[in-house]
Formats: sequence, C-alpha cells, structure tokens
Amino acid sequence: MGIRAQQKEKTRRALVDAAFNQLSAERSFSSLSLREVAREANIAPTSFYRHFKDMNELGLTMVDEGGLTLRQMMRKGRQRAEAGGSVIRISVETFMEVLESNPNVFRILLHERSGTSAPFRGAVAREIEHFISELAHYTEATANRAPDLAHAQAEALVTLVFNAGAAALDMKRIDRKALADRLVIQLHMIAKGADALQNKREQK
Amino acid sequence: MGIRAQQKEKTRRALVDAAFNQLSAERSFSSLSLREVAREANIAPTSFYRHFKDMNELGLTMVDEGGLTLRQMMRKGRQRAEAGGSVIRISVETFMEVLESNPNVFRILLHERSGTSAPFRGAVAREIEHFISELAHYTEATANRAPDLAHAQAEALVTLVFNAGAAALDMKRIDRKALADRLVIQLHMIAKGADALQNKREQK
DNA sequence: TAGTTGAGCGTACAGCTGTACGCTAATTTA
DNA sequence: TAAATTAGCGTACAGCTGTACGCTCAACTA
Repeated sequence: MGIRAQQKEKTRRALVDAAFNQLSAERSFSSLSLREVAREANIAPTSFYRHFKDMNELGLTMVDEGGLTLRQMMRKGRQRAEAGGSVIRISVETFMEVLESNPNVFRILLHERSGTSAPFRGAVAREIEHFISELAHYTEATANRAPDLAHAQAEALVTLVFNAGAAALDMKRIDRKALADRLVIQLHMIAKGADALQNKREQK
Repeated sequence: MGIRAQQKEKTRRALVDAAFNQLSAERSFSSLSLREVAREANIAPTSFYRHFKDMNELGLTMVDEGGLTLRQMMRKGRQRAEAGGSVIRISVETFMEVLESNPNVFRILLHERSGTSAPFRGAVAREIEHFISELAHYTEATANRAPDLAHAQAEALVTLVFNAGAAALDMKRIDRKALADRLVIQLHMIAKGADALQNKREQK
C-alpha cells in the first residue's frame, strides 16, 4: 500500500476511533456532531468529507465493526465451551469480558436502536439478527432443538444478555457481579423452559 | 382553581403533549430542542421557562407519566387475568394494546436509557424497577415463588416484553402478530423454567 | 522528469440553538 | 379600587452546527 493510501487509512481510523471514544453513558452516537468528531481526530471539519459522506456513514462503519466484535465473541465462546463446563456460565463470562474491553462498541449496538436514521437502525438490527440466528443454529445442532423453538430461545437469550450488558456498562464492578449472577439464573430458566417445551412436542 | 392557574396548566400540558408528539422512530427525546417543543406548543421559546427549568425537567415529567401508564397497565392486566384464561397471553395482549394507544410514552421508557443525563436515566430505571418488583410480588403470591427467583423471573419477563414492544413500535401490524406469538413462546419458556428451578430447590 | 491527483486546510455563511432582559396586560390580592 | 403578581412575548446575542469553495503541496503516474 502506498504512502498516500496508508496515511488516508490512518486518518480514517482516527475518525472512527474519535467517534467511539466520545461515546459514554451521557453521550449517544446520534448526539455527536461532525465537528466534534473531527476535532477529536485532529482534523479540519471539512476534511471529514474525504472519508465519509456524512455522520450517518461513519455510524454504519461503526456498526460494521460492532458486528465483527460479535462474531469474534461467538467464536471465543464456542472455543471455551468445547473445553467443557457450564455453557451458560462460560457464555456470560465471555460476554462480560468482551463487553468490558469494548464498551463503546456495545453502546452503539445496544443504545442506538432508535433516534437515528432508518438505514442505521436497520444495520444494527441486522447485526443482532445475524448473531441470533448463528446462536439458534448452534442450539439446533447441539440440543437437537426444533428450528422455531431454537430461534425463539436464541432471541430471548440474546435479548436478556444484551440488556444486562447495557445495564452493566454503567455499573461498578461489584454490582456487575450481582447482575451477572441473576443473568445466569435467567438463562437457566430459558434453557429449562425450552427443554420442557421441546419435550412436550415430542410426546405428542 | 383560578382562571390563571387553569390557563397555566393548559399551556404546561400543551408543552408535554408537544414533546410526546414529536417522538418517533427517528426522533428521540434527547434530540428534541427546547425551541422545537415550544414551536409545536404554539408558545414563544422563552415562555417555556415559565413551566420547566430546562428540557431535562420536561423529560422527567414525561417519565413520570410513563410510570403512571405502566401502573394502569398492570391493573388492567390483573383484572383481565382474574376473569380467567392464559395469564401470559392476556398479559401480552394487554401490553400490546397499551403500547398501541401510547406509543410515545413507551418510546421514552424504552429508548431513552442512555444518551441523556444521569437523573433522567435514573428516573427511567426506577420506573421500570418499580414495575418489575410489583410483578415479582404478584408472582411470589400467586405461584408461591421464592423471592429471588420471583424477581429474576419478573425481570426477565419485563425485559423480553419491553424489548419486543420496542421492536413492535415501528412494525406493520402483521409483523407485530408474529412477534407477539414468538413472545408468548418465550414467556412460556421462562414460566416453565422458573417452575423447574423452584421445584429443584424444594426437593433438596 | 513533467503533469495529475487528492488529502487536508482556512475562510465564509446561513441556520439553528439556549437564554438574558425588559415589556405588556390580564388576573389576583389587599 | 389600587397595587402586586405573573404568563407570555419580542428582541437580542453569542455559540454552535453542516457544508460550499478554493487553495496548497506531497504523493502518484506516465
């Protein structure tokens, strides 16, 4: 890659990172201004346009990175689960770790599901949908679950985990522990309940 | 109440209603400006201050009204449940009805859990927490459930229902039906799972 | 090597924002 | 009835926003 393209990529990253860094409990992506992001990236406001058409396009890029993080998390979780132990507990632990090291990636996925443009919301929804069906297939295979049940189960699971994650983002470590424990219980409920529904069907 | 106080109350309502009316999938509360709200309420921007210190205070008022709606919903659900039938299905139906007739009340409770001030987020969290523990007590009483299990169950339930509600808000009616059906399945999973966990404890 | 490309900059502008200040006129109080 | 209160208004201003336009000069291409 030429010197020029290299520098361009570097600036682009600076913009994306600047945007991620400005996210916090009080600051949602949709409240960021183009100028703020450019400022944080040490770039003239007008130079922003050399990289993105507008803030929305920057946002879509960030959502894509969020999707990437989700896929990496899924892989990591599976690997750990293969080594044995409670799948639920391992999954929650993995999630909490990933959450802690990428808080702002999750802020985008968790908190930006309204108040933004339709394409943006669609992109977020698609990433999460993708994650859910990947999980559903996994459950279908390992627990021999009917497709519709597997999907409902996976969706419930992801909803609970992500919601807990959203709450955990702005908590002290000690409160997170309690939250994680309660989450494990809830996931157990779902697993047991899904088993029960599946058995009931098979008896018919 | 004097003529003066009456008129003041009327204007205040106009402001609150104006704010609610401006909410939509693309427009979150935190993106509303004081001037926009005043404009929609047919009031000079500076007159806003005769009623609220700032937008934040208006927001807190709106959250309070949201809490009121939740409590009314709970009462309505209980009444219907007493008449018999599947509690889960009745609850989902009630929720969907209330959601449909107060979409913007729910937008505040569902989508404004970040990107705003700490007091605001706290208020939203408190309303939802209140709703959860009311539900938990109900379950404790009717299903004779242990307190911690009842709370975990109620929390999971509310999380799933509210999340589904958030998704339903911007869906066509036909998609809502499918969503509601899946939600019913998920709630059944939780109920069955909670039963199973409770029984397991009692056997020990 | 000569010519082209393009990332980044500075200037400029219209449009929006929150809010300070002082006025009016209707209601309330004494 | 006279005085005090106050909801609502208009004007004004500084500070922010997105973005149009044209320049520079380092890197690339032929």
